[in-house]
Amino acid sequence: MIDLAALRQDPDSVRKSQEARGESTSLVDEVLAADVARRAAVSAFETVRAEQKSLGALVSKATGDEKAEILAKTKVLSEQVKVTEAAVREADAALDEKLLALSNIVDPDVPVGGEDDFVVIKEVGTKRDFAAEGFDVRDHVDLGNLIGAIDIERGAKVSGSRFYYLTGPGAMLELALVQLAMNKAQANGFMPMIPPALVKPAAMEGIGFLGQAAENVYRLEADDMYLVGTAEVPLAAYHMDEILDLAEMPKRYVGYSPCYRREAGSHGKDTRGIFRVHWFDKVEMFSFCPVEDAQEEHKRLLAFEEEFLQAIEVPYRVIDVASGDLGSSASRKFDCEAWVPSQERYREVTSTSNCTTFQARRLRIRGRNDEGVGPIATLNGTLCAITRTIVAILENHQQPDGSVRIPEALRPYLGGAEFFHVK
RNA sequence: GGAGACGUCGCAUAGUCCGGUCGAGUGCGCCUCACUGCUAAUGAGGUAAGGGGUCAAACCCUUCGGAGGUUCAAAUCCUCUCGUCUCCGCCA
Repeated sequence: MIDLAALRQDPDSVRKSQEARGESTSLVDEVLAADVARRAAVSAFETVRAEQKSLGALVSKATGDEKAEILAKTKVLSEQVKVTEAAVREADAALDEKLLALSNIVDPDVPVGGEDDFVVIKEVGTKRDFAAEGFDVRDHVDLGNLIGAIDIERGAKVSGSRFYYLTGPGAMLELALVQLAMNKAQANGFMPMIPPALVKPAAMEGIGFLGQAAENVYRLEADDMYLVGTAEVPLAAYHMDEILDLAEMPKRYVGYSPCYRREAGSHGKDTRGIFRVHWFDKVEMFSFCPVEDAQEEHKRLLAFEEEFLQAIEVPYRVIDVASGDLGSSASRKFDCEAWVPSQERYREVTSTSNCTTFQARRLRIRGRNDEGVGPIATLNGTLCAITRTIVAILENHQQPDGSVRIPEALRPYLGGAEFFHVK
């Protein structure tokens, strides 16, 4: 939710932002109109309510005719209070509906445009030349089979398409990745968390995932609960309805959780392997920080993501995501894309968003210092999305015989092994 | 799943039976001031959030877990709901 007072002051910058996203600019005017209507309703209600209260105080003291007279007056007022109160509720709801539909203000530095209009910030690492090494590239599905790390057929048998089993070395590789990620994050000042992956509507709404993204969220009808698509949800909602001490900022959390995604609207996309699945596990970073530090914190999250990709020795590039491709909560987003040799292109493996005060407002999370209570910023970033990371590791570290070299950083968690051997 | 107790302004509590200066008392914490060589102690005052309003104030409204209801009037009565605790049952 964006700041209504700010929108009132400077509606043009909100219009510009909506335009950059390719979203409605007239919505801004609808919000303004709804705001005016709400304030009119509020003052109408408050006037009668104040009168009712002051009369009400007299009732208990008055007696006889006087009392009867006051009661008669107050009875009329009571009706007016009910009517005007209902009007306020309606006006509130109308304003909320409009306001919640507005996306976060796009950072002025974000490249304007659609999905393909991102700007490449940098490329890091060296892609292997498999032709020069003298063998044909295998993709992660073949490699996973050869070393016995991934069983997609049985995943489909048991759970359907876009499901898989990690088996043997694959299962151990996940645990190694998780430990490496959690250890690194902890060293970088994050509090490790294992959060619930099933949340109530209030949490899911607060994050902003029930808007445009709703079709990709699994909902448990019988219990009115949602399966989270990322630990961002329970980590952000952790402090829902709280006022945090700004002196303790930034608060950094790193959560390991399963992620569930319906992948509606992506039929036929990435159907092979485990690149795009309905469930995967992920280690996610989340920061609560003072508004003025948010951009710096965003760079830090990106740096932590890069540090991890470098540790697993995978070539990658960083892109500045264009305005039209931002989530509604994000003001700016950087993606890290790992090189996928079998596809000969970079594919998204991590993503970090600066949500400024947008999410915190929706979740009613604020900060307090000597000056009083005010808004705070939230940011999130992937440290390790297991399945895509496994794709990147298997493909980039594959050997001519189908075995896979284990990056050194992971070896301590895999009993010191240097290779996943063909079974 | 069964039985019971309880959710009040940072924390702990009073108020709820018998509705009306209760937006709410007290203690602790915190802030300011006074006293004091310093600390401690003591005394005085202050100390929720959101909204409307104003140049700024004054002032007004909302919120006593949440949602409804009764009433001229609800922290207080009624219904539902969420959560916490105790006991029993079941269970990883």
